[in-house]
Amino acid sequence: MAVSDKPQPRRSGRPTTAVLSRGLILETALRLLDERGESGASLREIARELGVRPSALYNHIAGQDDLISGIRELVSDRIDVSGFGELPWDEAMERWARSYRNAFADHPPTIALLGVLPIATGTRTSEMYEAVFSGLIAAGWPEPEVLSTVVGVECLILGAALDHSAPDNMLDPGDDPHAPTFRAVYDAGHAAAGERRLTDVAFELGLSAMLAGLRARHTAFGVAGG
Amino acid sequence: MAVSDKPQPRRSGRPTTAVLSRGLILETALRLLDERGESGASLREIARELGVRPSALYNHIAGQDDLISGIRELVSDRIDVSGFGELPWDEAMERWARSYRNAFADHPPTIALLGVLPIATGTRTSEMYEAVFSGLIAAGWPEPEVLSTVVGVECLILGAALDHSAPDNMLDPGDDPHAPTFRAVYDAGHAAAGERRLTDVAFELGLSAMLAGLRARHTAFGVAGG
DNA sequence: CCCATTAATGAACAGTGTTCGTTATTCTAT
DNA sequence: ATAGAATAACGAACACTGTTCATTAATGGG
Repeated sequence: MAVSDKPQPRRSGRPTTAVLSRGLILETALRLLDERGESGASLREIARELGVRPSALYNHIAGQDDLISGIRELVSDRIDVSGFGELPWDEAMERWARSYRNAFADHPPTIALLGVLPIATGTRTSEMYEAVFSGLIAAGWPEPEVLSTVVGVECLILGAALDHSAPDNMLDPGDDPHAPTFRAVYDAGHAAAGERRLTDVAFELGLSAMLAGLRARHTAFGVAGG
Repeated sequence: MAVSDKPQPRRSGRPTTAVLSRGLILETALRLLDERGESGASLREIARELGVRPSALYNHIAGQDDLISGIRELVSDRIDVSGFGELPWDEAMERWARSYRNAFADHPPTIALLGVLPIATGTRTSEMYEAVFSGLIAAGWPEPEVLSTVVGVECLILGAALDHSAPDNMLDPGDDPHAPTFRAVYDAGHAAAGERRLTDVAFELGLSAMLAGLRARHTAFGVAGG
């Protein structure tokens, strides 16, 4: 459906109308990632989906690393920083954290790659940090502490995104006779979650706890927040 | 050094004295992971290090998934739950969280696999949860809330472990003219960290904020903690 | 109109996890 | 004690991966 599967193969040489573009490759990769999971987005799979040989991709992307960082930018686009500047810092941060987590929770394979690849300058990711940092500075947070505060919250966010991709029953203790409390706590926790997924409940609880802690820290500076 | 590199190759057929064992394979894999990074622990690399053909490994492990979950158990062994039962719940949790994060921060490639593989019953991991849950219940935490609370803290821990494996300068905004606040906050944050790595400072800040929030929540239950 | 540039093919390479048949040794019954 | 099953190694092969390179053909600028 993405591309018409022409039975006759394309012959060598530059085609009359371009088949590929960087954007098309990235979007296809992200879609395959979502549809088929981590292993479904190999260069050969992307090429096949686009009706093209793998080597053709190299005319538009530098390699796998470039592909991945491109995908990350695509995902980062959906992070909402609109709260900073129009809401109190803690509410803005809450909105940012939720959208951040949701964006990556929808694309689990990209999460682990956030940590290792340096961010390129002039990208959406760079814009996001600029907005978040500016908002906190404006709200009276001391400059030396802003970076580690944001990174700390980001740890929770990424861990939660990772957790979101785990199966719901991952922690199920089974009928291990050596783990009675484990069993009871597991059942009570899931019962309390009701309709909601436990990973969502846990993220909300962790986020509200961390924000409560940060609020206490913020007021301790004796500044009127914005 | 781990194995004597005999120049003469072993001939076919079962060797007189066993060369391999599951434990030896797992420990070698973890060591290579630490020494050479993620890519250094392929089955072929492990086999070469042990002076053996890759296919020989399959007599002791079921495949790569089995290898990985074995490594995870090895790493989980280093998590310290000794605080629960002998310290106040929040101090025990702090000790647990630190050792948890450090154990996996030392072995980055295993972090992403925590989320997806279900834990086997009767393992060290199962024992860990039993200890943590029992400690919190004994301290007066309401049973329905323990599970999501622990999972929430775990999100922070795993995110921080992931972050620990990133290069220090990952967030460096470069000389992007559109990100002046980003630049200033980045510099001030690193200056404030001094000798310590920023990822360590951020984790400690996030952990203390979350624990502060949890303490407030705990006392709100009106129970005397243990 | 020529020519450098671009964008495709297709073959090849080194690497991966994994399976299978073969061989030799050890363990377990009879 | 000896026959046979189970075990644990090798070595060849398979399907897959990312990547490079020579080749071919169409585009676009001077």
